[in-house]
Amino acid sequence: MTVSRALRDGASIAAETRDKIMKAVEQLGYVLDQSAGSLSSKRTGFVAVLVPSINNSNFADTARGLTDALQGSGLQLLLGYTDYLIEKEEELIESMLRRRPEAIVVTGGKHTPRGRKLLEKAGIPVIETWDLPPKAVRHVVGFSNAEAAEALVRYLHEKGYRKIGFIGGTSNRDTRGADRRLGYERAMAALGLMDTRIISFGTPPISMKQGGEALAQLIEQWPDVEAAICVSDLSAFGALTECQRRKIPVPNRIAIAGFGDFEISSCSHPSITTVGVNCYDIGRRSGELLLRAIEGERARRPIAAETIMTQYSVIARDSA
Amino acid sequence: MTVSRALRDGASIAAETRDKIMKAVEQLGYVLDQSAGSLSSKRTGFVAVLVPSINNSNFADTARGLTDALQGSGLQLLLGYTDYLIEKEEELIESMLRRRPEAIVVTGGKHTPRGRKLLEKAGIPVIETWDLPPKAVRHVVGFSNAEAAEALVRYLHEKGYRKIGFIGGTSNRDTRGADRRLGYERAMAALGLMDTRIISFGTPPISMKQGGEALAQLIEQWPDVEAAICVSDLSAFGALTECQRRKIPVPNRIAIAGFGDFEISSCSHPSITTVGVNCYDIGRRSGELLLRAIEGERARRPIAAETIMTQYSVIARDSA
DNA sequence: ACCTGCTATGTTAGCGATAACAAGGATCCG
DNA sequence: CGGATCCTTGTTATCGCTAACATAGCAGGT
Repeated sequence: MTVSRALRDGASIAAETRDKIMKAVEQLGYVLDQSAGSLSSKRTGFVAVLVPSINNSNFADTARGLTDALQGSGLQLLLGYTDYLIEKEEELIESMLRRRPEAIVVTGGKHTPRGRKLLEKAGIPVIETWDLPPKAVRHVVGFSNAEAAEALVRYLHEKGYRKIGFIGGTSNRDTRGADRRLGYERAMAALGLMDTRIISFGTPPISMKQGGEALAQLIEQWPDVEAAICVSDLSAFGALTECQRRKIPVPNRIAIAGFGDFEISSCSHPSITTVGVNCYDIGRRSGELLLRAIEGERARRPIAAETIMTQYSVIARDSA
Repeated sequence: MTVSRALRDGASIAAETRDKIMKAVEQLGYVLDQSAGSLSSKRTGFVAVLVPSINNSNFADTARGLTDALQGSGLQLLLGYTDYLIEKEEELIESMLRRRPEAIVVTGGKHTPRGRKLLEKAGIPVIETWDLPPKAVRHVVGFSNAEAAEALVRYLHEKGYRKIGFIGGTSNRDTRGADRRLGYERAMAALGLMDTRIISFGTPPISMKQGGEALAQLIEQWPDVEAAICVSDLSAFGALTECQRRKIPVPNRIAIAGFGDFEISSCSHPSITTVGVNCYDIGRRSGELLLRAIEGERARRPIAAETIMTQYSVIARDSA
């Protein structure tokens, strides 16, 4: 028991005793067993985080924001990636819950019925991010992808573009991508532009290369297209370079816009007009919310459900 | 006990009993507590993985390879990121070991003395990746970054370039980056090219933007430079676009080469010559090795230390 | 009928920590 | 100097599960 106290801070223990213990600990290479501690104290120090892909800088930024927010709290991320599949998400939710996380952060608001039930019954704070679900499980930190895409369409419209196309993946697996397409369609309709030009190509998330191929399809199918909105900056970059290879001037002959404000968009030549979403901020604020929520659980005074809207903005650059 | 058996497979239990239990489990929303199970069975199902950055597609690929290799084994990644600092690595090693992982995978072969000691005394399989440490803790899955950079210099030399510069970060924090610079220097010396041109700019890992700024410095300091090797593809892309902004023809006036074969290098226009390293493969093979090693531990027949060299190759593209 | 061998379930103990309480000793103050 | 108070250390029970062993019941062969 004294050892247990010595290895934690905040416990009253004689300096001399602590030194002796520390020396022994160092000598033996003893390392505390946290799974035993968790069992006893009912605090695992885990926060489960599910993202679609570990390999996407947007979600990596969110994870970083979360990590930073949790710095010093003794909480550790338990990351899982769903591969954009809600079935895989369901599996992951269950396997995460077995580890008794103190909170769980998921990406998006669409889940399998069982996945949703697991979240609701988990008895821990739940945060849905990157979306504004119509019916949230509890807390939300995100923005409307549809509205953001609408803003981008309006921006292009103001710049004089009318024949605006949209490039995205083939399925609704990526719900945020699907929302963006929806926003595109809504905005086009609202502006009286009824002739939408949509290319669906590749399994989401679509790559740079696929963005290029999709652009080729777009100009083949609608040679008169004036601007292309791409579901993400990666595909936008692919589309841009495809234009360069074909010697199609951007933005003069065709304008290109992306989504996400990846570093590549500000660095490419020409730079790419995009929608900046505060990925890091989503993580950061989720982390802060989550700390308050966990605190509330511990004090047996659960906090009320919160919806935090993060900012997005159209970032005008050279490509559109 | 019967419930415990029902929820695991492989145990002999009557189908009828199992069904009854499953029904109750579903109704109650019961989820097994794995931390208690781990304490009892001494198997946590964790594999600790430390990477420099969660935000680098190379390491993300390695993590994906690991995840894929561990699929179905009941093992789960516990990811930590060190921010390229061995001091942070030391902290992470300790906090990971508290979770009693069944194996630990670290990036690189350089650790703090205490970090190294913790790894050695951990009593679990240890794999160092992405490097070939002079004195490995135990298992290694990687390649020589210095040799790979040498190969790239030789490639440029064969193409006729002589005044070859190197762009990297300001410190040795990124040991792989430092090794690449070392390889550059060695190869230059071996080819009788004594006039090295090295620009150190920005805290590793350097970004696209910093790559561009470094290139500007390079041509300012050595206007006669014919080729630039960049410590990573990201900085190479930044260097490329900086050239495009300055209307410097690539590769005619200056050639550019990167390292890592990120998607951007094959997609940019012109495409970027780089060194392909099998990031995914490093993860995949680490995972396979680790499964064998864990198996060995369980059977009390530890496997011998292994060093798996992964392949790298210079990928000739348009920029050099 | 008896023993063997199998399957299905039950019992007991213990994993390694912490919560909660107990107790010994020093300190302080009137 | 005695009792209150604080600081430090010790004791006991428990967290929720699984390993290991025990037992009950049944089938099958001789």
